[in-house]
Amino acid sequence: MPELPEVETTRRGLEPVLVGQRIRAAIVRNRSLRRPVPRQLARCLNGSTVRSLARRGKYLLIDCGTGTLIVHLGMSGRLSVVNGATPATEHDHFDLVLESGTVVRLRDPRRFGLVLWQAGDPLAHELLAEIGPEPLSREFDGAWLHRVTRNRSTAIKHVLMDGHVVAGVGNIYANEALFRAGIHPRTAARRLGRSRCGLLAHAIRETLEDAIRAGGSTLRDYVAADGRVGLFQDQFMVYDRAGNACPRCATSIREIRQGQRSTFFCPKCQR
DNA sequence: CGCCAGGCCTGCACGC
DNA sequence: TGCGTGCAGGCCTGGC
Repeated sequence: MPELPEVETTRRGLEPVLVGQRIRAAIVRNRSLRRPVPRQLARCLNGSTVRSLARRGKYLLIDCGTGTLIVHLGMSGRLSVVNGATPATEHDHFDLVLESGTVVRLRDPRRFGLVLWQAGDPLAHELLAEIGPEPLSREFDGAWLHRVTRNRSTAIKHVLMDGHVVAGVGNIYANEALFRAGIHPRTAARRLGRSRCGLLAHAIRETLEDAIRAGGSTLRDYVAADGRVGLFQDQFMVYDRAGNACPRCATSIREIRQGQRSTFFCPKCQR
């Protein structure tokens, strides 16, 4: 489900609920996520106060003073704010119970998500240490994209989905950004010159900013922490629009497979 | 029934 | 020998 805009929307929704709140308990109902949820989690969290809520790529970082709770939503994960009396249903694997009685609940049917604990610097965690620059930061620009693609013959779409190149871009936003930049998804990354790398970096940033403004994209199960659905799917130019008219030139949008993932593009606008 | 889905790690065969 | 690369597979459930 969630790519950077959905995780960022979740972060913004949870921030006012969590920051400054004491944690009364952590309830783990099912520890078999992509990695086992640590056994000592309740002990780590108990009595600590949430200091801040940050995001790195698709990871949420909940700073609890004594350490950081790292949450990843995988494909089908969702964090929502519920009343303490709300009964947990199937796939509600994890609860953060606040002193006020409010509960932040993780639901994840497919269990590709993660709940981890990092005592020290969360960015030093092995899963986060090698992630590329944040696409909305100044660090990420055409020059960076140009530099890291020089000896990569892989298709550019594949490269954009590589978290070591840029953080947080998944299948939807890779497709949408390539359309905005007018670049064919199968273009060998090393064949993009400086100016097209600049265009692409700009397109990635704009696409993500627009999506965040729309509250992310809701395909089936994504909702923000407050239960609101995202609206960016109504602005998709190419994603999941095979056979429909390109919004720019009316040519029929095509769908191909790249590394077991669906790619959508306009054969006329993207070269 | 088979196939597909927003992620991402691992392992393998291959070519330079 | 050692790499980057391009795949396939695995982890899961649910919907069509």
